Amino acid sequence: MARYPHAEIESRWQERWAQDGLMRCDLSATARKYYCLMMFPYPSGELHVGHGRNYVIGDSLARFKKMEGYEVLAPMGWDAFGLPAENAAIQRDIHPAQWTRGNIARMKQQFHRWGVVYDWTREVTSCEPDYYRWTQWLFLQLYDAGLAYRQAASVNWCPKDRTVLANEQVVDGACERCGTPIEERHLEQWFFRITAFADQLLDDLGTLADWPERVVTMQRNWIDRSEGVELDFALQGAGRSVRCFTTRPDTIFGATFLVLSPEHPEVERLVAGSEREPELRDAIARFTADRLSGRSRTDPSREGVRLDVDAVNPFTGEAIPVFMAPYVLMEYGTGAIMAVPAHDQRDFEFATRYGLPVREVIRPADGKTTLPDAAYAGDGVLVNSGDYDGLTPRDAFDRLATLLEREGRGKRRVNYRLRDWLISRQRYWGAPIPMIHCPACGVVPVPESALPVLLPDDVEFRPRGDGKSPLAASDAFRNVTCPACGGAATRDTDTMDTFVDSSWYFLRYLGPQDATRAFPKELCNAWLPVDQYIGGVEHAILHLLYARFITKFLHSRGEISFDEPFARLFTQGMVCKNGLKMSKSKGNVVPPDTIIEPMGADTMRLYILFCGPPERDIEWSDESVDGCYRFLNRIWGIYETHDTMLASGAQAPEYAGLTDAERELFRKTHHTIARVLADVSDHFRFNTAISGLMELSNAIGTLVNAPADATGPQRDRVVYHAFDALVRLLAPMTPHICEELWHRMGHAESIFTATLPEFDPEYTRAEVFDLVIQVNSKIRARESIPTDTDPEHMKAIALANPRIQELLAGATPRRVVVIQNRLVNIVT
RNA sequence: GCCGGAGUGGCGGAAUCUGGUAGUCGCAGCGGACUUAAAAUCCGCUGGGGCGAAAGCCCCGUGCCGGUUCGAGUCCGGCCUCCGGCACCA
Repeated sequence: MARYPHAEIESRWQERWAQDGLMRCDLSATARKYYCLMMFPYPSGELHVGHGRNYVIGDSLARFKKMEGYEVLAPMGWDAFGLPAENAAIQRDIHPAQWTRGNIARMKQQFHRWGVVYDWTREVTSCEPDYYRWTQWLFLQLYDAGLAYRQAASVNWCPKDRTVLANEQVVDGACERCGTPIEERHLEQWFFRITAFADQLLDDLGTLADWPERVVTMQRNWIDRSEGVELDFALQGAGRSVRCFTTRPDTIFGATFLVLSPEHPEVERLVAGSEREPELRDAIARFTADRLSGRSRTDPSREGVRLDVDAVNPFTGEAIPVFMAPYVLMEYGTGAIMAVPAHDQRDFEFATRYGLPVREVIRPADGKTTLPDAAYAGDGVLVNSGDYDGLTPRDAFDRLATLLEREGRGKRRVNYRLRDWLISRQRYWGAPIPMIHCPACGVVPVPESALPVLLPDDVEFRPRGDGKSPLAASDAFRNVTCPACGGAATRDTDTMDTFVDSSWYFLRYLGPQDATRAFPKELCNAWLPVDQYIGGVEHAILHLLYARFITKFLHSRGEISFDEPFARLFTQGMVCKNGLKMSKSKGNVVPPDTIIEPMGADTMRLYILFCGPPERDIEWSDESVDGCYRFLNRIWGIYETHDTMLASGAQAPEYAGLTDAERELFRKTHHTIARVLADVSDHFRFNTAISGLMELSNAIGTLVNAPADATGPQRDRVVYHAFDALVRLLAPMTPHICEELWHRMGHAESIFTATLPEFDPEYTRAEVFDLVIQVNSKIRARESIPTDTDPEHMKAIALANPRIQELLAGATPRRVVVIQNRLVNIVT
């Protein structure tokens, strides 16, 4: 059999789809809208088949939904700012813009070659001024709402990339991107107050029913809300106090010492001028070094140093010692804790090391405490707690919190692990922060009418290493007049984190050329939330959390009517080779052309979809790709060898006149239609859908090769009916070959303007099934009987079976279980 | 440590939601047809063990242990292993 001419077919249809604007979306058709969004890529260069998975899944789904009758919006764009582009440009000694544009052109060409089709009239590119102008607008909106603020902060500094990193970009004390250990710097930085939306971001996770469980969980853990109380502990003889955050005010009678973070401001006051100053400074320096190196992250030693002051437990009135120890973090709560060694394992270990008193204040109801071997963190009732004895911790929490608030000695407080979002970057390739520093007026926003603040293209973009942005070198960029007073002023020279760019791009697709606003409100309200978002799980926290935050912010401003951006999320698994994630740096990539040249894009697509459930990681196998190519050739072969027969069979078969063999294929066709529609539409199970289509194709082969006496006058109609269903169901996955066959079967319009085939439930099941006959739950016989035989009759058939009669040997069954269309189980 | 996910043939994986024939489909392998030959293609076999000349029959088998049930890969309880996320968060 000849191989089908994939190269010619594929390039011809790719051209045609592009010309005809196959995926061009009519935004006014909102009655049956479907917004199918794939995460837009960094234009970082060549794509390999691992990248391809995201786009192949998305393209197949978009085509499928189109054939289901939806008006599909499937746009694509480029997350074009950012470090990778900039670093690559520096290496190659060309401008990042040039490098980026080259990559965009190349990647667009790749999409084209894969038959991945988008509505390119809606393309957005985040590094172009017509886009980042609105990213700057977004910044100004946040500033106006008091949610963008500037603060001197101890920040994570990557000495190699020479920039500040967000907490999220620091992994194990090192730069997420280059692995260099981070340093600490104190700089004035811009933050977005994402914590103002922490509760909403957390609570609304509950509404995201169609998000993967693990993503929801990861976000929940990341935000990590905890409710507690802040209260003051007076320092004896100092006239000052230290504020502590605790989630367990009910254990306050057991607070036998305080621990401050080494960076706590009170530590400096206590150390300065102390007799032990050299010793203490030495300890602080050591703790700081350990912290920055990551050594102290999970250090179990519980080392600490006594400070020369005592605090007063406000409830017992006792003087309690004060320590500093690195296990207390400055970034969380107040940087100081009341230690309750009896009921917190860390405090317990610390107390054990330094011989501090451990006082039980919660006793378990069953008396089975873990004390004195370990802290007891469970439930119980209060003891050793004065008037509060006998209360449950929950009740004591409420009473104490209320009392502290009434007397002004403390207040209820919710803390989050989530921190505000540091968005300043001291790099060139990003959207300039649209702010101006005026000696007279202070920080002044650039007026909206003056946007965009253009990124100058004539500056040295390599990092300077002094903590300042490359933009600081450009006087033309830097020097401006103050919009408020007209005096000489300077621009902010930092650029924004690229996650800001990608936090709102899905809105811009609705009006990508609109020069008057960031996004058209009415269209966004009609088309969003996104019906299906598809991307990698590596964005489970950062991008998805930021996009949710910005959506909630815009909703709070009345800019949009919805407050979650993505109704459904699908995270596809990684593509691995030799057990490792496919990536250029690991040298295990499969360049798409090595598949497409010899076997075509349809084969690559089919394999990507067939090789496993799309949410799971897969191991690439070159041999299995061949199998997919064979399948497509078989389908082509059916057409080639039977084209006249197919052409003559376009009339619908009449069931009554079919032979047994024909009825079997007819039913198989209806069964397959039902199965594929359910698999793809509800669950993205392309892998099982494809195996169903392979079965159908095998069944067609069986009928066309059946002996003449097994077929009747309607054979060609049955075959046509089956083949037509096969081609239409397969079209979203392998669009080129199906489009070609569709046209050869006599259709003038694109298959993607056709509908998916329909099934009749009457025919989705076989006429007969194998009745399984069990004796005591072991299969002892089978018999082929008609579907829907009534249970009594099934029982009779089973009991009459000779093999069964032999086994029963005249004994009377105790019980007979009959499951219609499945089995009979005879229990003796 | 906490949270999530997964363990099924030589391999990728079906069946798991809703308990009812474990292994769809594909890969690899073996045998056969075609061929001077090979490739390609087509047909057949392919979880393990046992009995039988054969037709066929029997036993075991979904990470481990237990439970529920006529019946468990599927449900429940307790473990083990692997992957991912978070991790001194008071």
